[in-house]
Amino acid sequence: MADKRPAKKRDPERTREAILDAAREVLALDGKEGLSVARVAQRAKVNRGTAYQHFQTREQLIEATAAWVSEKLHRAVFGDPEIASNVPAENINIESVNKHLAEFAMENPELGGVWLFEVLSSRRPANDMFWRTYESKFEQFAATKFAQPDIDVEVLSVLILAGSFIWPVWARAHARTANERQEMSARFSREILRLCLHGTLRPELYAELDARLTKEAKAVSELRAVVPKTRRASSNS
Amino acid sequence: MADKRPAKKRDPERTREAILDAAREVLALDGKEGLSVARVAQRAKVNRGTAYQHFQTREQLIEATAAWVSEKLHRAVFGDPEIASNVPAENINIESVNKHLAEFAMENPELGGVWLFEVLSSRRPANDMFWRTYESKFEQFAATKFAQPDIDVEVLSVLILAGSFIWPVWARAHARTANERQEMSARFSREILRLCLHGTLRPELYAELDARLTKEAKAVSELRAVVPKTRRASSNS
DNA sequence: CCGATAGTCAACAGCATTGTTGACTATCGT
DNA sequence: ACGATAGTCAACAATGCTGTTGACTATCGG
Repeated sequence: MADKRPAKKRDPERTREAILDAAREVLALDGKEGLSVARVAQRAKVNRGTAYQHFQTREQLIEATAAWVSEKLHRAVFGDPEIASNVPAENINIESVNKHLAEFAMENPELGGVWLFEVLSSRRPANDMFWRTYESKFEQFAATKFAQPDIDVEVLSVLILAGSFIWPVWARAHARTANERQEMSARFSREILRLCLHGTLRPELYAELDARLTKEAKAVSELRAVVPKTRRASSNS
Repeated sequence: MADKRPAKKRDPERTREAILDAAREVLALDGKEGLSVARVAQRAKVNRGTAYQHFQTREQLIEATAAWVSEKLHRAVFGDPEIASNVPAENINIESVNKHLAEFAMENPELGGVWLFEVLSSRRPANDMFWRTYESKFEQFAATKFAQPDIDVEVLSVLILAGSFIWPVWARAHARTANERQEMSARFSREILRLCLHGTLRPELYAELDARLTKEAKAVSELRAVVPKTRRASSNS
């Protein structure tokens, strides 16, 4: 009775990594729906019980993965988190940000989707590394002379992120080869840029609508100046 | 031995409806992940086997629900399908379309999300009633003098639909009361409209970028004029 | 070198789901 | 009024997942 137990070496950190690696593989393969602790553990060559030791629940495992994605995404779009925070918003290359975002999304469709939903449904999105940078840079930029007035940064952030991560769903259904997908990604970036520069309507033909909108925006911003930030989305309660 | 079997009346159509109703309830409650044939059958007060008779698989049940949603959505945004097809694209009230879309999404967040993914991952989105109208009206509109040139309608359709149906995810995480949610929905519509009119950047400060973009757009459109429609997204293969 | 700590594992019990089958019977066409 | 059709159901067998528990043992601090 020599080697009943394989006398496995211990390295909790490595084990944790193995589990997270496996979780990412499963997610990338079958999405959120396909992820079960059992399957992940099996793929990580770890006992299910062990997995439960590291992540008390399926949800926590997903959250941890989302955090990992957030960091990767940050690197892909803004570069090193340490450095990025010092770059003034005016210097950000909008074209490059959009492009890298779109490419990341196209290359990691499932993981990206999981991350997106995790952040959006989180009660504290500001805990998420990428969201924090993205939204705050956007906010700063919107205050510069380069930006149009009256932008609702929160809406626009959600819009562009949602679009970026959901476009690949469409793309994968309609593009077979890697090349076609790359072209799809480029198309998306291009259109976002075009949209940012010109919108879709000729404002001179919508004078009345334009005026009304501007008036409304003024009213809203005054309202927000009075009611500090309490009831706004950040929700520091 | 009188009433062993409740001697249930038969009405296949009604049964089918009951199952679909239940499926919608379950989806609205717990989303796609929470839907199992067993649960739906139970809620519809129908034997599981019966449910399998009407819908061979969980997926088909979801597809059927998505089709139902598509029709409701069509009514909410464009009105009666018969009539809508005759309205010329120039007469469409963009503000109203966006508003109804956003409201529908906010009121049916889960169902909307399910529909969205169903269409986007479908190989034949043109089979979907709402998508067909939305995209074609958009396409027609983009050809009028009211629209900016060089719009990529496909990208923009996906972008706006994705935004509309995902914004509620954010909204529900940050707004408690129905009123707050309504305000969130209004904010979204407003910002979409603003974006359509003015974009986010002051184009006069991005002359070089603008020029490059326009040049690219021209190249792309010439390319598409040569390669008919074959390799494009519709994919009539 | 010993004892506490904590990482790892096998096994248990409970539950939900899946797809299928054969039996029953309401319904409809003739 | 009868027989075929098809809608409905109960029950089966197989599978997979969930949490939890108790036992084993590698590792580390003293």
